Amino acid sequence: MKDQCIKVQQTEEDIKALQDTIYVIGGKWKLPIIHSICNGNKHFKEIERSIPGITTRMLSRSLRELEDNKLITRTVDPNVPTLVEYEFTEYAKEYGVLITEMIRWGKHHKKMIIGQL
Amino acid sequence: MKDQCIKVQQTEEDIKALQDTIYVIGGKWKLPIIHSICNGNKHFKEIERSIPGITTRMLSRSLRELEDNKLITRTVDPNVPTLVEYEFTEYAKEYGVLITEMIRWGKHHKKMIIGQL
DNA sequence: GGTATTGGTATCATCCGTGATACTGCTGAC
DNA sequence: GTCAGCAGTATCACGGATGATACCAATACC
Repeated sequence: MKDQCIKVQQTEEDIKALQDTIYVIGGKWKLPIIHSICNGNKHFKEIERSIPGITTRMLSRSLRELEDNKLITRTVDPNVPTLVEYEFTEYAKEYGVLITEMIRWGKHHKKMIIGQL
Repeated sequence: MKDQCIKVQQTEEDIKALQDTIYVIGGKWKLPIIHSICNGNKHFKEIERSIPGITTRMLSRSLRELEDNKLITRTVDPNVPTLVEYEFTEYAKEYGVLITEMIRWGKHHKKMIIGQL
């Protein structure tokens, strides 16, 4: 019976941990935002312009959530108070392994699904 | 500039792959269902009873989506047409690595966030 | 002073995922 | 025949995530 289980025997706690992980980068815009910052965009309008279809509202909300989760930092230039910089934290970079794995699986999965149709 | 990027330089295609991955196990019930089947439950009512709060509607929908994504198989017993078996595919087991990684990160993240408050 | 840019917030509308409830077709036991 | 169990489907309702639009404060340029 346990042989048919996927590798990890999951507990209730594991399920919650998984759902947390999904929550942190879930929703419609978090990943595009990560992508944008990843590509060198630092300022609010810069990021906004780089993501077609996003509204200021959703960008603002999503950035705050990413900040709450310590994946990015928000820094206001004390000299130019209308200038804000968003950057990845060192912590976010640890996330890289997982992101890589998710990308790999997603691509593999797509090929697999399409291939069988 | 690229140094501040998380490990992988993501393309638009990568973003889509990531979103696909999240979609496959996203939503409220997919993970609890995976957990349930993982623990040896095979039949609809069996799975339903093992997950507090789920409705037949959501279980039915989620199972179909998991089946569409080839993570589980649905087999009707030809002798007993009211008996259906849900099982993991070999393919789903490949997913184990990713699940493990996501659980690990989720737990680590929780500690990290709570620790800093 | 007027206009443009940055970095947002406030308010209302809409849509989609989910919940609640009822119902169906089939089988098997009594 | 009737009642219970299995494996669902159908219909309506709700709420939270998202979208649309307008607005605001601060700065900079002319």
